[in-house]
Amino acid sequence: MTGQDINTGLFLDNMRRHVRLSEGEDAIVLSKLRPVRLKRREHLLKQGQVARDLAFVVAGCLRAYALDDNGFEHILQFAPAGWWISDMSSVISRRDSLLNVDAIKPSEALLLSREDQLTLFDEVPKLERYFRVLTENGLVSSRMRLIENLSLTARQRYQRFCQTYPNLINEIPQKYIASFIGVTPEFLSKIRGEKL
Amino acid sequence: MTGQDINTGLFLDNMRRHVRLSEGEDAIVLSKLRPVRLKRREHLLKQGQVARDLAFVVAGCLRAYALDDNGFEHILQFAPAGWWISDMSSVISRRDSLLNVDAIKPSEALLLSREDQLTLFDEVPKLERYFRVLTENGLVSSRMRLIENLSLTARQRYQRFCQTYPNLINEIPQKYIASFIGVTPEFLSKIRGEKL
DNA sequence: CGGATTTCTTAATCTGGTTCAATGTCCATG
DNA sequence: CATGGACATTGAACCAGATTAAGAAATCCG
Repeated sequence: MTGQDINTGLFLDNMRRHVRLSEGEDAIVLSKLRPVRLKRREHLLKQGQVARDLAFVVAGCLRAYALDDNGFEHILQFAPAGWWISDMSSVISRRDSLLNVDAIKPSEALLLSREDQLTLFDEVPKLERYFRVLTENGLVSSRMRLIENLSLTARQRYQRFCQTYPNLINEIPQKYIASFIGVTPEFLSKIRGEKL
Repeated sequence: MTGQDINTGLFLDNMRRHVRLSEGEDAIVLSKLRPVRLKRREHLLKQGQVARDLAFVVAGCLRAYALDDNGFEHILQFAPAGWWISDMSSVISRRDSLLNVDAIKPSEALLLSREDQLTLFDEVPKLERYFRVLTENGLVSSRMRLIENLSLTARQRYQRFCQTYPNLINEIPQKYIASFIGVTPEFLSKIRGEKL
C-alpha cells in the first residue's frame, strides 16, 4: 500500500464485525468499491440527483443535509471515519434525492453503487445480512433522533449531542452542530454561554 | 375460515408483493404468526419492556408513541391494516423499549417474534429480502419525517399529514394527529379553523 | 334515553427560540 | 502586516406555538 492508496482495512474490520467471509469473497466485495478523495465542501451528492452510491468514510467527516424552502440547511447525519452515509431513500426508491452529502473536512471514502450492492447480494449472500444490520441500525438511530426532536428541548438536545458525539464537538464548526440539533447558531451560542 | 379466525390473506398479499414463496414456505411462515385481538387502548408493548414481537396489522389501527418527562405522548407511527409496527430499536438491540404500542380502535394483528423471524431467515432465506425491504422502507419514512420535522412549519406538517394519510383523518381523533405532527391539540384546532 | 367522559374549540397570556444587526475573533493569503 | 472571509458572540425586538382555563360538542355506555 502506497501513500496514495486509500485504506480498505477499516472497511474490512467493520464488515467482519458482522459477517465472516472467505478471502475470495472479500476480494469480490473489494473489487466493487471505488475509492474517492474529497476536499472540504466538495459534494458527493446533490439534491435532485438520484443517489446511486453508498459511501463508507475512511478518513475525515461527511454530512448529509436537507435544504428547506428558505435555503436553510438541516443536517441529518454526520459520518466520521468508519460510518456509512448516503441518501438511502433515494438509493432504494431511485427517486430524486432530497439530501445533499458533502465533506466537512478533507476526507476519503469508498463508494459502492446500489447496482453493485444488489449484484453482491446474489454473489455473496452473507452480505445481505451485513447490510440488513446496517439498515436496521440506521433505522434505530433515525427513530431515536425523531423521538428526541419531538420530546426534548434545545438544551437537552445539545447535551445529548455532546454525549453521543464527544469527538466531533471540537472537530467541527459549531454552526454545523446547531444545524444538527435544530436551532440557529445564535441560540446555540446562548445555550453554551449558560453553562459556564 | 370461521368468523373467529383472523384473516391471513392480507399478510400473504403483502409478502407476495416482495417475494414469491412455495406453498410449503408459506405454511412455514404462517406457522410462526400468532393472531391477537386488541381492544381500544389495549397495549401490545409498554416502554421498559424488551419488545420481542413485530406486529402485522390486519384490521383496525395501532400506534407507536413515546412518553416524555412531562407525560406527553409523541406518536411516531400509525399502523392501519396492512402495516407492520413495533419498536424496531428494541427488537433489534434487545434493549428496553422507549416506545409504547397500543390500539387506537379495536384491532386485529399477527405477531412474529424476533426469535422466529431469525429462524425463518435460515429456513426461508428469501424472507431476509422481504424484511430488508420493509426495514429499508421504514428507514425511508423515518428519515422523511425527520426532514419534515426539521424544516416544515406546523401548518405545512398538517397539510403533509392530510396528503399522506387521507384515510386516517376522519378515522381517528384529532388529538392523535396533533400528537403525530408535534403540536398541541389546541393549536391544531386553530390551524384547521384557519383554512375555512 | 340520559349522564358521564372524552374530545374539540376559543381566547388570553406567556415563552423558547428566531431574526436582525452590530461587534469581535481567528486564520489564511497576497 | 494588512485585508478579507468564515465563524462566534451579544443584545433587542419579535413571533410561532405552548399553556391555561372554560365552555361546547361528540361519544360512549348503562
